[in-house]
Amino acid sequence: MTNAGAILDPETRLGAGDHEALRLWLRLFTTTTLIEREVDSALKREFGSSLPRFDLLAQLHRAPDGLRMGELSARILTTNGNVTWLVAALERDGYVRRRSDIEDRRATVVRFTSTGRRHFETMASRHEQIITELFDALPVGDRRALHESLGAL
Amino acid sequence: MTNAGAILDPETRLGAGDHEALRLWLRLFTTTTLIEREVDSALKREFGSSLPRFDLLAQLHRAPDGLRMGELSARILTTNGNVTWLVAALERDGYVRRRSDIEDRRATVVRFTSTGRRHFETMASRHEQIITELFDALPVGDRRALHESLGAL
DNA sequence: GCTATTTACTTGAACTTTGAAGCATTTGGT
DNA sequence: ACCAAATGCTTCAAAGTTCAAGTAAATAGC
Repeated sequence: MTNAGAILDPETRLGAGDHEALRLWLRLFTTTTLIEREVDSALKREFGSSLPRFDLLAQLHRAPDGLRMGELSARILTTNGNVTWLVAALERDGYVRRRSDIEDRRATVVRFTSTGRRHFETMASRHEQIITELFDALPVGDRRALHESLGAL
Repeated sequence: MTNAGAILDPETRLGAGDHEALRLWLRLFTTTTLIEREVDSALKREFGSSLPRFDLLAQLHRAPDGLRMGELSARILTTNGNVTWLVAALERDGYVRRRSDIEDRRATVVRFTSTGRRHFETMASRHEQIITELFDALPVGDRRALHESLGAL
């Protein structure tokens, strides 16, 4: 287990001599990692799933006609090999189905099964609840500003 | 990535502000992942190292007297087992040294070797250069605001 | 129509991370 | 002083990820 549960001043990771951009990056990284961990462990605990799996399903959810493997790997920012692996696992669990593309037989299209869609929707609403709670700490104005700034990056 | 379809789930009872949090999280996650990937691959390419290794060394660099394994794992946000593994690899490479704590013989203190320190300092300046370049895209005011907002989270 | 190249995915090995279990040492309660 | 509980680290198996190489199908150039 992580030691993050111990009380640790978040700034402990920082040194006095670090420059502004570096400090910003470190904070960005730390914050994201902590949230990621929180979400991932909740998904594991409550659904026996994980953030990467959720991420993949979320992409499928937005694409009613299914997605090709390559499209999936581009969207979830991971390698082809990893997508093959993830999809194989999700298929084994009965949440998605693979079928080769009719127009291009090299390609494989992935779709939800109805079980998968239902499963995802349950997770999604829980997921949204977690995220909303976490971000509630932040004033609305800040959220908007944060969104803009990150967009610029 | 672009929410071109502006998908609204009719089942949810969450307000408009809630979807906003989700989009913000998605952007936070994506941005961080992209930067992380960039930095990690540069460290691999140029130094045969990795971001986790760099992170660990950075913590040591700020602690002239060395750090205990547990302290390290808390600071780099990873598990004890992983720190054991990372330190073992770094020790094999001659960058750090392990020695059991005199005051508490359960504990292990990790320090730089002089080679390790030199190696880290080389990487660090390159690392800073990369980060600075990436964040240069952002106006100074935004950087400050971003820093504040992330702190609030 | 053939061949070379490119594209889409899969495979397998190597590597990294996690989580749980285990060992040794220290601490706290009595 | 004693023993139970807590602490610090390590180990191991399993999960997850990447990278490079391989296969199959489509495309481009002749």
